Amino acid sequence: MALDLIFHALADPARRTMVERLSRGPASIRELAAPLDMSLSAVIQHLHILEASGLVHSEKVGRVRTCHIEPQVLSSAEQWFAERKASIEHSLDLLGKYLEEHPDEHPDEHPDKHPEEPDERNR
Amino acid sequence: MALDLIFHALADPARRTMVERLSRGPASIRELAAPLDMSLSAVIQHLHILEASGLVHSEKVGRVRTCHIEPQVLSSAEQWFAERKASIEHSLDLLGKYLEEHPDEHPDEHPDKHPEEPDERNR
DNA sequence: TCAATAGTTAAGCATTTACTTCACTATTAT
DNA sequence: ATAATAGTGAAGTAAATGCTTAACTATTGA
Repeated sequence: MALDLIFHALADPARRTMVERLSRGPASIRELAAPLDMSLSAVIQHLHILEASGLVHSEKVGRVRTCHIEPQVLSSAEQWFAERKASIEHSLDLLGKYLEEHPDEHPDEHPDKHPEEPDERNR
Repeated sequence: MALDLIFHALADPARRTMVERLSRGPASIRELAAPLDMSLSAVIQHLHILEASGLVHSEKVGRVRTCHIEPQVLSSAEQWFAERKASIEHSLDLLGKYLEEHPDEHPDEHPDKHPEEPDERNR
């Protein structure tokens, strides 16, 4: 699926740096490589992954390859989040309505919202 | 970085299926596993990755662990796209202004927008 | 009490990643 | 013509992934 490739492409910090750079305008491979602490070869491999996802497109003129982002593909990934959020809100709506219609069936609701929250984040 | 873990978590179709399910409401591990063609063990491993990213949280009551999404984390990932799009629009604005101020310096502009576009997508 | 249910961990394994270096091509500048 | 520049591809490697099966614990129902 397309989202597999897109999210995988964006999961790498070097590739996100490249996309962030390209969001500010087209760039050559060397320009993309400049802030990255790795070989040019590695950058080209990252570029291949970005191109395979459709997020980036490039064309070579003379000896320089100019890369640019594909905003539509970026939007298509963004849309997945919008759909999730819509889903979440829908289910919360349903829950709200249910609670309205059954006012007496949950007397022990929220006995204590945050009972000192025993630091679960440092697992 | 947090985005590394979040995008990596979302790059897998099984994990996205799990998140999609959780967007419709909390679920046990078995419920998450139901549509997936893999062992329960594998699903738990995917859950670990989702939890490590912060996208999903879970708690065990009796012998069932109930999982739910963390909408804020979903939003934090979504925001990265919003920032990219803002960046892109900003640079297009600058380009537009530049072209307005220098009307004669690009006479060969768009000689042919799509010269039959020799199928570059089936590389 | 005993069995079914729900979950969990460890170990193993094939595949994929994320690099590296090296050798090499094409283009442009001197 | 030569050298510098820009980019490429192949091969190798260490680590991370995405599973599997098997052994096990804890909870609940009959």
